[in-house]
Amino acid sequence: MDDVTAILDHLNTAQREAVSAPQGNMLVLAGAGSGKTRVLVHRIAWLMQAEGLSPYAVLAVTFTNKAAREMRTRLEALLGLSLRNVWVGTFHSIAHRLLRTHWQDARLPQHFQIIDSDDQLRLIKRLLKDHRIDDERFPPRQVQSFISGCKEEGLRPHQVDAHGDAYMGQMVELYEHYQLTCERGGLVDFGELLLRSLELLRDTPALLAHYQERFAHVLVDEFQDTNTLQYAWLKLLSGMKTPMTVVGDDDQSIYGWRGARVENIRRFEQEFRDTRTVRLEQNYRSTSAILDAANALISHNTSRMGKELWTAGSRGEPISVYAGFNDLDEARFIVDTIREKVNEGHTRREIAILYRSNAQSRVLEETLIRQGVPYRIYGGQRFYERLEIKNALAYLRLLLNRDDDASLERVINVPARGIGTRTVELLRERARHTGVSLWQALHDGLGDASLRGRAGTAVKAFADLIERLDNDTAGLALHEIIDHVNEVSGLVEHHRSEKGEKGQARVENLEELVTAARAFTQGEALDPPVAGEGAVALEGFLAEAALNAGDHEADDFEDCVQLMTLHSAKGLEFPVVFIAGVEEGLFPHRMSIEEPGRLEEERRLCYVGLTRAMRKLYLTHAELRRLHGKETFQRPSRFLRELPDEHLEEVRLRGQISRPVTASRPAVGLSRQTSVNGGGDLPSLSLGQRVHHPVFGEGVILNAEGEGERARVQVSFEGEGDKWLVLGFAKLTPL
DNA sequence: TTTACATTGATTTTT
DNA sequence: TCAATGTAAA
Repeated sequence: MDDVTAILDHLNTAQREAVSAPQGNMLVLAGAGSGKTRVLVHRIAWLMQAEGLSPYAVLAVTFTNKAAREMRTRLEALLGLSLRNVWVGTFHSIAHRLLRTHWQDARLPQHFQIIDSDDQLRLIKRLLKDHRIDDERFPPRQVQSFISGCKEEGLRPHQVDAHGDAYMGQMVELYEHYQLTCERGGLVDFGELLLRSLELLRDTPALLAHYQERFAHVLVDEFQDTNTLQYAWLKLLSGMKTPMTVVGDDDQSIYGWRGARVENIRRFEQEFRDTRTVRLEQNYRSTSAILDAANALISHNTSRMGKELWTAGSRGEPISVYAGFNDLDEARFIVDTIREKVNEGHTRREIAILYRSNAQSRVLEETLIRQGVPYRIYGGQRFYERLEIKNALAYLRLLLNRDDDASLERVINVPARGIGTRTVELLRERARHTGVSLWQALHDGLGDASLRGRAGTAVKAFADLIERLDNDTAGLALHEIIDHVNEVSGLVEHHRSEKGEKGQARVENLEELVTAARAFTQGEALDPPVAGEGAVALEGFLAEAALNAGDHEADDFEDCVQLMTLHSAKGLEFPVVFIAGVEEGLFPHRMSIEEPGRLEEERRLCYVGLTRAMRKLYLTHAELRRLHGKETFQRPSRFLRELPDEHLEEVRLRGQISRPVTASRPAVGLSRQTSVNGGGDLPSLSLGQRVHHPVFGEGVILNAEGEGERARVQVSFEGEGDKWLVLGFAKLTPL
């Protein structure tokens, strides 16, 4: 402890204040790129070294595994030691840990399983079928979000007031049934992890006292994303006595639609006495042009905590705004610009294309492919969410818990073994009548011979298979168990015989699962509540798979342009950023335009997008866009108008094209000429239209200029690239 | 049990 | 437009 002040080196004043503040409640309003994680990590180091807290006494909570991992890694690097005792984890992983440790007090079966939202949805669909409830009136997704919503508000079925409304009443009833099904199967969903652990602490005073005693300081990351339940959980755990450091940014709250409550920031200031508030406003990421634009945009929101980003760096290049004729033209501009950037020496991974909704990626991808630019989409399906992996996991779960109906149903006929819907229906019926699990019903059916014949044999074979797998794997190491299950269950063979490359990839994924298991036992796991052998390790592995479904990032050996939604870009930064589709109805999205609150969230999303850019930012929009198969006229987003003129620059097409540009204000010019009528007997063409040329073959019209005989169009031909053709000469046939 | 065809509906997504 | 469903037919 010779020199604790070293922890404060290279920090700015505000950061230093936050890091070294005396223990007490503190709210750190950390702007984008202001060194938030740095402060959090240094704060923990400070608490340990200057305040003398034991690593054991610190609890740090994040939202994502990635953030937790980063915090731990950086902390270890800073302190130069391994910190196995510090509790750094996501809300869910910490709740899970509590429940595993105190399963009896939590009134859970020892081997309870965690289900992800996919499992949850399946379970709900099943429930609706079983209860003959019209899934038109009660769409499974809606039921799911109702149930999750209740849990996030900390409400059990009996606490939900339907106000005598029949529809709500039905929802509540479904919630109740759902809960019962979970209890019977020993299943715990994400919301349940939190709610159950809150109840555990609340109802077991000795335990609560123990943890309140133990934790001397609680730190929370991304506080603006906490929901009601998480807030209550923190409040309970701290007992309003344990000092807390919470870090967040109200301007970056973009998950309100998922239950996050920005108000929690204000609430914290009010409810937790003597809260010191520190603002981190110096930005180390972007140019001042970008920051000015972001500040200007976000100032259109009301009831902010107040914060303005600044930088000691230079103004940098202006923000480029490009108005494309249509989505193809927009994509072409983006890809052309990327190619220029790469020629100038940028690597592709330094460049990101952000968009509001996933559907926008298609046109971009096609253009990237056509021009041979490698790209990667961030946020696709993750490892543990893949079908073949979920199937394998379902077998594994059955080994631990035969009463897991969801898993049983998932694999009872995968690979196909002659147990059709009819038989499963029968089993379900029986299970429901006698109030037992499917596994039990299956045995009862075999016992009293109501399951006979072909179906009976098949079911018997399945039951035997599960028992055999269980016996055969007793005493094996985790990865051996999984390998064995993959083979003997027939899953590997099942996928091997699948046609196409798909099957091959799936077999490889199953192999990858074995590798992941091996890594897990060797201690690479982020948060193993229990390490051990065989069944114990399996339990840990399954929990890990549910809580940490794998990374979005793929192998980055190839240098790729990054494509992602604005939501998934949060927390990341790139030297060059394109935001595509900056149009009314798309961004802000039409579903969010009416309500002021939701519109403000869209604006915050835009703010998040702008602040991802380090050096150069492009905003693009199209005047005509294919949406749901229809060509739609689009107007530039209001957000463009909210940016300061002095930092904007309209991009003009490489001098080739002169076309009317409306008014002095760039980027908000409305409809331009979007179709070319050749006049006379020339064909009538429009942008984006497919045409045929006798020499070049088929292509798409990207661009146009001029009139009459001299009119020219730019056509993108497959394999031939883009060409300008004079309508009077070229024999173009519309397709 | 698989395959073909119609119907539908369509933000954002960690855990 | 297109992907994900559900139904009908083989």
